[in-house]
Amino acid sequence: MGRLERRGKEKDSRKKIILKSARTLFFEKGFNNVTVDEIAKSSELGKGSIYLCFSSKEEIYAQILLNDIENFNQQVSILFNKKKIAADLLLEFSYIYVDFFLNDPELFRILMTFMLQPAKMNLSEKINSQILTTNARSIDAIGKILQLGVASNEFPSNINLKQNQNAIWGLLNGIISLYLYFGQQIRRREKISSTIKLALEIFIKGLK
Amino acid sequence: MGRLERRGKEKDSRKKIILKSARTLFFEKGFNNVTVDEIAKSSELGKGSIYLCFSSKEEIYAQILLNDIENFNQQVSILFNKKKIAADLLLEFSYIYVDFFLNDPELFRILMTFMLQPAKMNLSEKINSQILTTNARSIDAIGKILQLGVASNEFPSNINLKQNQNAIWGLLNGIISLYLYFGQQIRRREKISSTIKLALEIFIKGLK
DNA sequence: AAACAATTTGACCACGGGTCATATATTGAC
DNA sequence: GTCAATATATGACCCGTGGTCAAATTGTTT
Repeated sequence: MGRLERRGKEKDSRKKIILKSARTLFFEKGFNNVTVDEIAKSSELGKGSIYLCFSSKEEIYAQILLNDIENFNQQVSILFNKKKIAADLLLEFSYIYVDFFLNDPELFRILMTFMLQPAKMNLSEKINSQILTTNARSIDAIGKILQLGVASNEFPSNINLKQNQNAIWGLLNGIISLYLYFGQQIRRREKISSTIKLALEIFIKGLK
Repeated sequence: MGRLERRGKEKDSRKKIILKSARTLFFEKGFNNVTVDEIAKSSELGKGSIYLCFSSKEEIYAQILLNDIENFNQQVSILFNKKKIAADLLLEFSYIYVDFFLNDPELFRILMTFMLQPAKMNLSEKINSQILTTNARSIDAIGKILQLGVASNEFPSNINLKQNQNAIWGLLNGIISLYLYFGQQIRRREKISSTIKLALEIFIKGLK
């Protein structure tokens, strides 16, 4: 292993350490209540070293978000091997989605914050476009399911794929947001799941 | 007019001045990019005086948000005088909603931020519950429309009002969020409107 | 006009993200 | 092994900003 190569690996592994510590802290206390000093302490590094790997606090979270969305896409890709009708695939997609974010509501908050404040977070162009692309892939999965439904004559062939996929993704996010605000913590998961199930079934019925 | 009464009025009018200046600034530059010093300058007051009327920067925006939601509810209440079928009322509701927020996307951002960060903003209990109540009223308007639809046999009588109202509200917010992120500024309003129209029509069809 | 009370203010504080001069570690030549 | 040169790590420091409060200003009463 050449010198530069080893350096690269060391840097990568340090990145992983930082991401892991940061993830735990963000999860416990929320993005705003975690300081970079804390992340440094918890990673057993000096504060300055954090900035050798990441250009800002936001960038750390962005990287966590990116990894998680990639992970989500991975889980979703398995869906397509199942031989199910499109309607059921949509429901399964939504279960994965809800599970994913209810295990870490802070992740959902950050995703939404990104969506709402496109230009405001000081991210490098690279990670910004990576998140955009990766996120788009997860939205497109809905489009793919719809396409399957059209191909199998489950849905009419004249539906607008793009708009419907966006509508469904919006539906999921909107319902989750709503219950994060109003719902009691205790029955949140249940309420979100049942409302999304109801809404998707109605939507699918309307689509047919 | 008694002394105390006059004091009260002066304080109220000062609040209005602050809210007006702040609104302009927030609209121009976004919540995070406006400083309390700026608000004070623009209101021709000392910084300390701001804190005689409001307990935090967040509280200023919360008050703006509250006023605007009340204003929205006012506009919505007019809907109910129109003699239209429930499906059309839902569409009209959505038009008002979209218009409302597209005129000031920053308002939408803050509403969503509130929804996502319930405990995090340092608001007084009073304004917090006021926003909750007022916001709930605007969501309940959807429930009322659904009820009208049930009463007139437009919708079946066994639909779950609460869950459907939440689903529809979620749908609106989710779609708006999505296009704030992905869409080009230029065709945003058009895209949001058409996607919401499409989605609502499908949803209504499914509901019937 | 003097004493007192109410109100307004901006200098000041604390906190946290980000920087950079300095300290430490690594490499390589001899 | 040692020393210089280079690469890397660090935390004291900087600066912007939300929020505070002692002092100044304004208003009131006698």
